[in-house]
Amino acid sequence: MSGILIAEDEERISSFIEKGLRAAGYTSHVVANGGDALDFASTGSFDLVVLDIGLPGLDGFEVLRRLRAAGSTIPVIILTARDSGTDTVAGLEGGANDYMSKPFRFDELLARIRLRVKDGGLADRVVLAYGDLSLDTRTRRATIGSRIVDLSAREFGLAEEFLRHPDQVLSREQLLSRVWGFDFDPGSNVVDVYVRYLRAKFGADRIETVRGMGYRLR
Amino acid sequence: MSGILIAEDEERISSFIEKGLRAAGYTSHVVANGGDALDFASTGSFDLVVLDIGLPGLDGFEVLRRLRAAGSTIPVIILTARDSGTDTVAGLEGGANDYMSKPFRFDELLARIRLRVKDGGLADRVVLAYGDLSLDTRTRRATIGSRIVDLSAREFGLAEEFLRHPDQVLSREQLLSRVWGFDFDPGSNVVDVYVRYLRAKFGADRIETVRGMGYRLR
DNA sequence: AACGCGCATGAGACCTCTCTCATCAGGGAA
DNA sequence: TTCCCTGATGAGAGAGGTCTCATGCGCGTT
Repeated sequence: MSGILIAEDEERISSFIEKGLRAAGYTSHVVANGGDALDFASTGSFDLVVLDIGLPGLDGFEVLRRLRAAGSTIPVIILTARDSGTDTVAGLEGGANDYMSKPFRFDELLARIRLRVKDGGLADRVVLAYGDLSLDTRTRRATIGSRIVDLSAREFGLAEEFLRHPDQVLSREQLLSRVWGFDFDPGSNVVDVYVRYLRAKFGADRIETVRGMGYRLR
Repeated sequence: MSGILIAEDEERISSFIEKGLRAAGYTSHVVANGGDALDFASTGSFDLVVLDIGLPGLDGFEVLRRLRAAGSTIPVIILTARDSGTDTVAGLEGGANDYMSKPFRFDELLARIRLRVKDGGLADRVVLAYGDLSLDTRTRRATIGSRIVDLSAREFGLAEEFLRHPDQVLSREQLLSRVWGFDFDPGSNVVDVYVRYLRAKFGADRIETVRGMGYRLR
């Protein structure tokens, strides 16, 4: 029973989150003001709160403060406006577990929710593995069979992306945006170069070229 | 009710863990062979299993495999012998959430247990804060009031250590071993140098020198 | 007041990482 | 087979990070 409380007054955003959560298999409930947020969060029947800072009535900070003052330990993810560094900090000092800056990608929010909600401990592994290839996210190292290979940050990011989508063709654009970030020069051949680096470390046949499409882990 | 199952046949180690967990406020139960481990873990009355690989009877791998095959999603932290890279990998592919290589420091194990046991969402915050100084572990950045400061990996590590022990004098040796690792040249003055870097970024008065002792965050 | 030790500081060597660029090789279509 | 386009590769520039070393400064003790 994973119930998530969404406290957000902009209907556009709350319904966006609600639909996404439903699709991901979570049940959720939306409230649009601070008072309701506090009341519902206090019932103990939710596993996590997604809390907007700019709520009418009690604002998000105040809701959070009172919630914690009442002894609640429910995980709270704060939604904050971009560029308000101060807000973010204050919110997290105030007892929030995580935050998202608006505008945000839904799957990022989902990933953070999954981390916090106790729906089984399987969601978050420290090691990603596929076949005899594995990545240790703690040490930033890869293991191939029993051979240990050190990876640079970029190499690791790229390898991680492959391991999260094994057997799947990933285009240069996808890799570029996911590993390097959205606003990276699309005319660059960095992806090619880093695929080469990974091949040198993993063995050339691990990453397959799909001509005209991209690369695939096998 | 945070119950932790310790599956470890070396009595020396299991009692060491048990005592530590008790001191940290957890209740635990010890089993010394694979069959018992599987039985107890399957009851559903534990929140996490600390599972040694080298158990008599069913070994740890087999326990884990059967546990997962039966649909259990209980978080499992594997204890593995040092230098057995292969074991580690195999274990994590087998469905473990995290691992520790023996010999290990107890507080590291404790930290990982706290991460997995959601005994309230308060234990793991994405942001560490002290006064108007905060560290975002996701972005590797610090915030001072509303000023945002980028930190290098080492700088961040050092800052994190200070924030986890605010107002406390930390010796060079402590910092060296915790941030740089145990086997680092003790004759080095790296700590001094990095304290300087942090002072340059945070403001000189944030980190206080305690002559003859070490440094302290204030 | 003087001295010695511990700390602060500046400079720089070295290394790794990241990315670009130019050139080479090879696959596939005509 | 030939040609073109895509991908592979080598080399290297530039930046940033990490650490060492030598020297300067000042606290606290005598």
